[in-house]
Amino acid sequence: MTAAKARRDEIYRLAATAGLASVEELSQRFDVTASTIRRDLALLHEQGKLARTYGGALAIGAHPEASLRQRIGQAFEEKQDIAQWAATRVKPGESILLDGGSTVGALAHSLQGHDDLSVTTPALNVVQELADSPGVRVDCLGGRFRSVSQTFVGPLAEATLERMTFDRVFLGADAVTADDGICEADHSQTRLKELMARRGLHVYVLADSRKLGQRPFHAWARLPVPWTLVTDDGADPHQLALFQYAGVAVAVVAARG
Amino acid sequence: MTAAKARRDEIYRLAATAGLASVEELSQRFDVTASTIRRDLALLHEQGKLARTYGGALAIGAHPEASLRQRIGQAFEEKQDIAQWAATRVKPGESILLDGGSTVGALAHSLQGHDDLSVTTPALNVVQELADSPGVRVDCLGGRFRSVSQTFVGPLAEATLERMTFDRVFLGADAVTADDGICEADHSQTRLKELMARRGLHVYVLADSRKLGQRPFHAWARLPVPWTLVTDDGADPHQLALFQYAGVAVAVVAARG
DNA sequence: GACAGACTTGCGTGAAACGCGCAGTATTGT
DNA sequence: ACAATACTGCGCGTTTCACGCAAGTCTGTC
Repeated sequence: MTAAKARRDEIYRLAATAGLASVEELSQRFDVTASTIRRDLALLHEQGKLARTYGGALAIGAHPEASLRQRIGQAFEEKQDIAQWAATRVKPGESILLDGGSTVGALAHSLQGHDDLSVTTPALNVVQELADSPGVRVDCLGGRFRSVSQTFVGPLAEATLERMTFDRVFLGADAVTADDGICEADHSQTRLKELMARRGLHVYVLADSRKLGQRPFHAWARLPVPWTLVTDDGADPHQLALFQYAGVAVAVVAARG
Repeated sequence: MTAAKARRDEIYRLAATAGLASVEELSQRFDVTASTIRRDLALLHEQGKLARTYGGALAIGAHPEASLRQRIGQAFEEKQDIAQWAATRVKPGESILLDGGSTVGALAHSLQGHDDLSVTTPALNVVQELADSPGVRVDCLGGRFRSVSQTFVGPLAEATLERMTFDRVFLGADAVTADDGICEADHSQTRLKELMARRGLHVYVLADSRKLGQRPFHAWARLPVPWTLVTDDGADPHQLALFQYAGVAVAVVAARG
C-alpha cells in the first residue's frame, strides 16, 4: 500500500469517526500540503465516500448530525481527547448522568457501543448520539427546552432528577473557576447543574483548557468538593494549582490521545 | 410568517427533498442575492438542519428523521388541513398536551406564533417546532427515547404526566378503529397514550382518513368516551358511522381548508 | 541495476466562494 | 406613530478552490 492510499483510507476513517475533518487539520496531521489533501478529498468525494465542504469534508454515513455540532466549538481535538479519557472511567453496569454541551456530547459519542450502561441526560445531542446503541439505555429528563444549549431545564427536570442517583456524573461548562465553580449564561442552567452534581458518587467536570479561569457570565454553579476537573495539557499550571488548592482533583489529558 | 422565514422553510424542504441545493440555484429561484442565501444556509446550519458545502448545502439527518419525513410525505395535504382545524380549537391561556407523529407535528407547526399557550409533549419534533415561539411555553416529558417515532416513553414519561392535567389533548395514531381505539406498533406507546388521554378535559385523535379502521399492529390504546376524531373528507361514511355509534364525536375537515 | 511510465507532490496563478460590516428598507411590537 | 428589531443588497478583503507545471517517487520490466 502506497503512502497516498494509506493516507486516503485514514482520512476516510477519521472523517467517518469524527463526522467531519478539515483540510487544515488533515494537512498538519499527515504533514502534506493542503493541495494534496484537497486532491484526496476530491477523490474520496468522487467515490461517494464523503461530501466536500468549504474547508473540509463531511462523513455521509452514520452520524453526520450530532458530530457536526461538536465541531462548532473550536477545541475539537482537545474535547475529543477529554471525552476519550472520561469514557475509560465508565464501567459496565453503571448508571451515569451526562450533561449537555459539545464536550460531554463527544463523551456520549465515545460511549457508543458500550455494554450494559444506563445513561440519563437533559441534553438532546446526548440522546441522539446514543439512541441507537443497543447496549445503552438512554433516559432523557424532561422540562423546558433551551434551544441555545439544546437541553432541558426547569422544575420538571429537577423533579425527575430528585428521584435518581448515579455512579458518575459528567458535567460540561461554559467556563469554570476554582473559586466559584461552573459559569453559565443562565441561572436555570446552573441550578440544574448543582442538582446534578449532588446526585452522583463521582462528579467530573469536562472543560478544555481555554475555559479555565474564564468568567464570561455571572451565573455560577458551586460544586461540593471532591470533584474532578478533566482538561487538556494546554492548561496553565498556575490555574491547575488553584483548583488543586481548592480540593479539586485534576486530570490532565495529553493531546493526541 | 415573514418572507424570510418562509424562504428558509422552503430551502430546508427543498434540500431535504432533493438531498442538496446550490447557492446559485437558490438565489435564482427566490430572486435574492447569493449573500442572502448564504445567510439563510448559515442559519439553517447553526440550527443543525443542514450541512454547508462549498457552493451550497447538503441535507443531513438521513437517518434521524427519515422515517418521520417519509410519513410526512404521506397524506401531506390532509394532515395539514386536519392540523389547521385542530389549531382553531386552541384558545389563548390554555394548557395543551401534544402527542408525537407527523399529523400532530403539523399541528405544532400551526401553533407557532400563538400567544400565551402552554404546550407539553413527549415528542421531539413538537419541541423543535415550537422551541423558538415566544408566546408558547414548551415542556417536554422525559423518558426512554424511541428513535423510530422520535418520542419519549416509559415510566419517567408516565410519572411526569401524572402530575399534570390539560385543557386539551391531541393524540396521533398509526391507525384507529371504533372498537379498539388507537393502534400502535409498541405497547409502551399505547400505554402512554392511554395515560395522556386521561389527563385532558377534551381529547382529540388526529388521523387522516386512510388510518381509519386499519389494524396494522396489535397494541391498542383504549380511550374513554367522549373523545373527538378529527379526519379528512376522504373517509368512508360507514367508518365514520361506526365511530359515532360508539359515542365518538367526529369532525370531518374539508380538503383545502 | 537501469529505465520508462504511471502516480504523487509542492507550488504558483487566477477564479470562485466566503464572511463581515455598512447602510437602506421592511417588519414587528408598543 | 414611533422605536426596536430583522432583513437585504452591496462592497471589501480573505479563504478556499481548481488547474497546470515541474520535480520527485514508486513500480514493474528488461
